[in-house]
Amino acid sequence: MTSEELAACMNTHPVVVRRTMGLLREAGLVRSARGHAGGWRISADLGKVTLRQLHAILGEPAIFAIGNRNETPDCLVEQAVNAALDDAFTRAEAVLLERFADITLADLAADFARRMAARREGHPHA
Amino acid sequence: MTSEELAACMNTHPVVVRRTMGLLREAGLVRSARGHAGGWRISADLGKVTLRQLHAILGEPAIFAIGNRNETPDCLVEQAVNAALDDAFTRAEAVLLERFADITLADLAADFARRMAARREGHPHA
DNA sequence: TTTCATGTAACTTCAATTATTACATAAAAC
DNA sequence: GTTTTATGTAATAATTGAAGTTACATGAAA
Repeated sequence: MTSEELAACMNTHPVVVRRTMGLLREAGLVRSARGHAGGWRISADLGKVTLRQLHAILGEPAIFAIGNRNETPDCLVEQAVNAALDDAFTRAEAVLLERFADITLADLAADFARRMAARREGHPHA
Repeated sequence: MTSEELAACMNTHPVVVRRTMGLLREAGLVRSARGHAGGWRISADLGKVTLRQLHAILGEPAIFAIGNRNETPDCLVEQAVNAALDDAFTRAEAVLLERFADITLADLAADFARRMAARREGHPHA
């Protein structure tokens, strides 16, 4: 598929697609070709790519919207709050990333297939 | 303490302090007084206020920085992705909020006291 | 050599949070 | 009672980070 087609699918801009897909290409998950008949093609075994890997490949974006205002404050109150929150966030992050490590693109593809089949047999507007 | 003093402590603006403290007042955790000798005063048992409660009082702000682009997409691929992520996020959120429910302001105060003592006896620049 | 597609830098928009201004209200000090 | 000090709150401005867009270079096939 071309960046343009992908962008249309995702309601975004082709350049945004290229930016993100570029990271996937560096990681070897997809290949790209220029010119006629160019575009993007999967080059990985979907069963071996986990959401955990994708998160890493995409730069480990921050998981939590809440964060410390200051990582190394002099203020002892702030230090105590940070310590408590860091502990809580670390545990929650571990749970999330373990879960991510357990989900492969093949799993998502299988779920998609299930939904597609369900839509075909009588739930056209699911 | 006045909003002005609190704002100085937190490197923010007095009005921001009032906005947030106002929510705590509605919840009965603090009282405020106007005029001379006015300001904010704690009116709750620190041992009975948990971070979980504070999170609720402050409007349950979003915990995760990553979220679904669209909660109810027609696209079946997006539906499959959302389902997988929702499951992972729900688990992680549960862990975080359980942890929050286990931490009281008294715990934070105790940790602060520990740090204060440590600073006094030979770690002045901790 | 024209067309189509990616590669990438630079810039613009957008949305959400935070900060600020402005002014009303209330309580104590004088 | 009038001045000072403080909160209450609406309205606006500034800031920030992500997303979107433009512009142009590069490369491959028709």
